[in-house]
Amino acid sequence: MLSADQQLEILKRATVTIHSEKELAAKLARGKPLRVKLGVDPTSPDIHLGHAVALRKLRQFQELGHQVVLIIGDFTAMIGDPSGRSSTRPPLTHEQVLANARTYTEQAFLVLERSRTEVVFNGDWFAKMPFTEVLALNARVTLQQMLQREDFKNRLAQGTEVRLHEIQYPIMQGWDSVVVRADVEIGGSDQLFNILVGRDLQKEEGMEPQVCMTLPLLEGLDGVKKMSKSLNNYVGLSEPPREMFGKLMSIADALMEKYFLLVLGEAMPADLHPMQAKKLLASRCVEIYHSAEAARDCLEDWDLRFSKRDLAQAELPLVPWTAEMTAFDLAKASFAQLGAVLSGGDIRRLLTQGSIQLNGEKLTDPKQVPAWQAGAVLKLDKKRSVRLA
RNA sequence: GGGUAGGUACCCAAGUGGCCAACGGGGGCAGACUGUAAAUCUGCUGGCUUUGCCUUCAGUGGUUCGAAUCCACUCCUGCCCA
Repeated sequence: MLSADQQLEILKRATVTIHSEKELAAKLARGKPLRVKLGVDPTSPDIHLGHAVALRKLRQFQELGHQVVLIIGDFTAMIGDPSGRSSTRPPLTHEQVLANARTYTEQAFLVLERSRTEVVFNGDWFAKMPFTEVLALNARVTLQQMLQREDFKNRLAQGTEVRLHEIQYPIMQGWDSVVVRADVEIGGSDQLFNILVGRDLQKEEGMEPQVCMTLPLLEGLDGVKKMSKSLNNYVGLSEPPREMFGKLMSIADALMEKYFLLVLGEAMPADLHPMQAKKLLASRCVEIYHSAEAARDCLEDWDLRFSKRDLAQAELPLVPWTAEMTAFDLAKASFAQLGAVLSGGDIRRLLTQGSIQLNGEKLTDPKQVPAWQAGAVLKLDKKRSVRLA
């Protein structure tokens, strides 16, 4: 085991705040494995690179010999964390949440070590909590404290609703820390408030308060907002390699440095052409979540399709056709083949605007019946193409 | 409980009897330019068997030749008072 100082040095990397470093040093100095908590709300079935930032930090703790406590917020997910939200979340049923939780933990183990991970569900204690205890818990926190939060303050100022159950969220997350006796809790920088509530509750319970460690938030593919499923700007850990690769290639240059640091845990190589750097980023990421082989394949495929623009050689999904199909018919069939649900209007729009191309020729008239040929390449949009069977 | 302002497409928001599938912005998609990046310019953005038809403006019912727009009731939200 490394010394406390050495550990601290490693753990401090790529964090936003640590409350406090002194406390963390003291805990590490005892030489006993720490219980490091991360709460996740399974509001969607997939874990993405944004979640992975925290998971990677946990992995770092594990490699230093510490114990991870992964709290599945099956109960809190039904409330929805109000952090960073400008409106109330739509409620999820417990069945949905449990189904999500299964794929969630599965994917979390792409990063975490199973043997040093304890998985618990907070419904185990909250579902059984009597109302008297709920009230007692609420009595410890003031409304003023809760309303200090930016999210609530903004919503109040704007006259949008804040429902009472939402202000319970930080209290519940804090109580989780008490129940699992967390030594450290980590989360995104938007979790600061929630994690600090945990410290207060632990202190009141006569426990040593947890260290609060926050990590930078990873912006999504749009480069502006936090990566999230609901904004559809995410890269899922279990996405097929080529999809993962393609999504990473579409991020803005300015974002690369952060992605290198948070997704790969490396510094971005200094004097690489941005295009090369991005390819490296995408390859390394595919390598981590799939394999080196998959990464090579993606890179090759990418070069073939886009750098050399040689769709003819690329490996593409095959689409059955008949000679009398119109451009519209075949485009529709192709999208269907790829499992994409587009309305006729969308397809018509893609056609008339020149997105759909047969061997590089724009098919702008939906009703035309081109001379289809086996092996011909039909480009559908920026990312998708098919080959006639 | 009383008063008052509201509920329009993915989001914000205009429209207050026919010219409304509904101005404008954001977001999204596509084309040009590129490094499938960013920026910029242009176009599109309810559905369909698309020169036309169908379903939309919280819900239900009504007035009218004709309603997102008028009336009644219902549901929901903000604000003020209690």
